[in-house]
Amino acid sequence: MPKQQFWLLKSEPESFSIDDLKQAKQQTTCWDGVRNYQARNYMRSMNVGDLAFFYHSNAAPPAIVGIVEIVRTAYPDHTQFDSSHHHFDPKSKMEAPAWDMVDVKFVEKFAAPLSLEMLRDIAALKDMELLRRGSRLSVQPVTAAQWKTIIKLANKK
DNA sequence: GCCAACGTTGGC
DNA sequence: GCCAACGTTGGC
Repeated sequence: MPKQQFWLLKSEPESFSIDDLKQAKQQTTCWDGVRNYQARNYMRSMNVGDLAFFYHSNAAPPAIVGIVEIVRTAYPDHTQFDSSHHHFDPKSKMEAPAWDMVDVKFVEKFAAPLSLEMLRDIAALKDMELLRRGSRLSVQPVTAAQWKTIIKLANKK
């Protein structure tokens, strides 16, 4: 059994929210559309059983809204080969897919979202990637300590 | 809607 | 390999 790791996944709720995931078939979805190499590499290092925060970006307010579990490790993102798809990548070849996705399953929606503004006030989270100025990475690692801190905040509310 | 931060592209 | 131009992300 590989050691459990923690992550954070961003999604714009207008395109896919945690409620969409909760209502999805088997409460599971493929996390497609990642088109950034660093984010892709993080996905490739995910293991089944890893947990991730679900973050709503471009939302009011931007916030961590719940938890998902990785239920399938990285495999080719089919949307890269679909010319009608918004995330089509004409340079990616079938025999060497450039982009991967993982499958995630709904675990929990927090009773109250943990807003970005509120998280910025927590000293223990000051080094979090999410809070870095100009941070745009849509798939990020979260340390065990940061994970624990945020879970405590979620349960306190 | 603005704009800072960042990644990518392409000319040289 | 440099770097300006451009496109995108995402908070505000």
